[in-house]
Amino acid sequence: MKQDALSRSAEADSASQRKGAANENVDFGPLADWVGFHLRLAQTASFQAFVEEAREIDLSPGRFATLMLIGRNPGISQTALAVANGRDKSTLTPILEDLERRGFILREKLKTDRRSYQLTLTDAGRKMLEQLTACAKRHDDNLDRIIGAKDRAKFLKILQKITAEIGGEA
Amino acid sequence: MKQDALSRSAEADSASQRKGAANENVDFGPLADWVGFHLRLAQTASFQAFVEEAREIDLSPGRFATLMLIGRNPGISQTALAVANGRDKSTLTPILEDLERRGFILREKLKTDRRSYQLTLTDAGRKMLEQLTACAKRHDDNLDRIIGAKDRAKFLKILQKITAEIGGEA
DNA sequence: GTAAATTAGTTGGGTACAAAACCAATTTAG
DNA sequence: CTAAATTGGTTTTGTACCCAACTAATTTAC
Repeated sequence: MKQDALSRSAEADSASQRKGAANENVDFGPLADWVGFHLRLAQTASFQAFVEEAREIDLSPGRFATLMLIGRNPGISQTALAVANGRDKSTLTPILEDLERRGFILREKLKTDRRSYQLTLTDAGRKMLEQLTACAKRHDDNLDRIIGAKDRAKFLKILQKITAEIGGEA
Repeated sequence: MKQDALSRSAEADSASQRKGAANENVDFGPLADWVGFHLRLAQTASFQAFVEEAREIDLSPGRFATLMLIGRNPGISQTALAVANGRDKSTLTPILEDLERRGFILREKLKTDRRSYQLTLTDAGRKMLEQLTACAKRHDDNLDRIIGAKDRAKFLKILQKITAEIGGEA
């Protein structure tokens, strides 16, 4: 029981209603209508659920997108990976170190430009990616069920639009 | 023009693309269609934009929801606040310390239960909340413009549904 | 050809967060 | 009433992240 307290507030009820107990009675004010706030809550909840889903696998969910992107784009550089991933390149440094140490990826210096690494998956990496993909599929099916098939595409489109446009212009 | 690469994923002849290949050519594979991934990207982008919007104000955006919730629920306890906020109570400890030190909130021990604090805004806190509210309004208007007025309610509803249901059953 | 600018990646400093262990006040069992 | 359980909050530990400063390799300017 971590923050599923979020979802079921009635569970811990018993008699704890007294003062400022549950969020049932909390007034969210304008927050209740603000997209940014709910975007954060939904992202956090979804992330937590994925962690749960992937608990048996010994690889944190943050690694998943990284592994997938390397698998799909063999030879990609760390910088390109960081951009695609929406993270700072410095964030990837320790992650890639770890993935390499554990034998999931290879980092080879390019002959033609000895600054860059060329990232590729090892066989173990491909195997791990498969497991993670299965996990992610279950997780995403879950989300689909919640969102509903008919709204899914629209929802996704809006998320992408936000990502692309929110910082883009003035 | 940061990650509009997100939108197109299919043109993936990239592996051969030499090093400097930007994200334009990156193949996102199944990632391109997974809600969780885009939820993360959108949340990150939206958060970044809010930071930008609130740069002139000397209070980090994470404090905003906290301040709002206290303002709307005077006397709320730290635990209730944490739940409403979707954060662990331990996360709030330093935040509330900081807000108190800066004179935006009061933390008073309850007479009837000297374990709990009763949180309230000071005048300075109310003033700050007003400023932040204006910022958040601008930010949310931005999001509205991107989402489109007619899809906004639906979108919000889905976000809330995800938050409420993703961890709940299964 | 060397000096300056640019680029790929790492390091260091700092923030935000969660989980678990913990303390103190309060409630419940006996 | 005391002992145990529970509850509100804090501390400690560890992870993920960003940004700014840095190093090394490479490119551009002159």
